[in-house]
Amino acid sequence: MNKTMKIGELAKATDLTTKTIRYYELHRLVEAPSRTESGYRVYGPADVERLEFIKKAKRLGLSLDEIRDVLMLHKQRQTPCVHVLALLDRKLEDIHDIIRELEDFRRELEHLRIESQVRLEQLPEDARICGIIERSIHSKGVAALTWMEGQRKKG
Amino acid sequence: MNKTMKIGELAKATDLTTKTIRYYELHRLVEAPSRTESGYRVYGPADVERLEFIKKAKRLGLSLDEIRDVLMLHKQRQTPCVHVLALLDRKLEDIHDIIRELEDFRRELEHLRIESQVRLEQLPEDARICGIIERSIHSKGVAALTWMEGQRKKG
DNA sequence: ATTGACCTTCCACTCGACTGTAAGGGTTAA
DNA sequence: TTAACCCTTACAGTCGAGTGGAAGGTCAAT
Repeated sequence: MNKTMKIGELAKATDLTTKTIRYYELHRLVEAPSRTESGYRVYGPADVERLEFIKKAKRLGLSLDEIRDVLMLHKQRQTPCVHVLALLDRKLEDIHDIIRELEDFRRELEHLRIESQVRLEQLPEDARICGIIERSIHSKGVAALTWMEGQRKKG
Repeated sequence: MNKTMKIGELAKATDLTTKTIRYYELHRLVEAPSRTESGYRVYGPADVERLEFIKKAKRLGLSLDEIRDVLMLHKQRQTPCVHVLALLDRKLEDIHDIIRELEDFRRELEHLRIESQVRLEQLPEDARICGIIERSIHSKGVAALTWMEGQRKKG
């Protein structure tokens, strides 16, 4: 009872649209699935996994091109080569840098958070309005920001 | 002797193009600078800082819209409000998540790196060729990838 | 047998973030 | 004064990552 499904069901399972899934197929991020007699695409649970992987990679800021490379690399895992190793080393470095930058930023933000809270509490009730729009609050994606320099200097 | 400069010089200093800088002005990421008699834009060192900030924020995956919000928030720092605090809290959470995901990923990659090295060394010299293209190695941007699940299972 | 939900391909459109090009004016060094 | 090289605006084009919609085929239920 290895569950198979059509594109709509896969879309629901992964919270993507059928359009997006076909787009990924066209751009070789997912392999062309087998078809029913009548030409409908047929997927299995592995496809859910693969799409979830793609979503995660996107969330971390990868382009579809990069994701395709990574997926290929994954496939080539049995026969590694110097290129693979170079690629891995580079990615490792990049990730290290990014993590450091993000941590710095988090510290800055936290500091700002506390400062702001204090200043807010000193304000009269009716002055607690500002120009920041709701949209910002609900923005999504890789919502990691730098702030950093210029914060301390001016404060 | 507070150094002023025209757009070309600013472009060189920040490793952007004049086009990009004008584009940022149009989209209100940088303020419209003062002009010379003949209409040339005149910038100061603060503009270099601001553009470097934008570059950094982009590197961490922010859209120009998000960067504009953050820049505004920065400006509003003197008069914080509940919206600012909500925004900050959200960003703080996001960053925390991203850092955790990146660290997981880094661990996975490192493991894969070691595995691959070992396997490579067991291969005869003339078999050390594979299909990974040079381009991948030189890919840039937020080059942080997920890999994660499915790695251990199949290994 | 027809309705409605689902599937197919194909082509065009959007949106963000630039990038190119045209047509012209300003500044400087030979 | 003329070339070389900067600057200006305005408008069009590109690229990635989808999204919309038309025109039609399939399938299960009524």
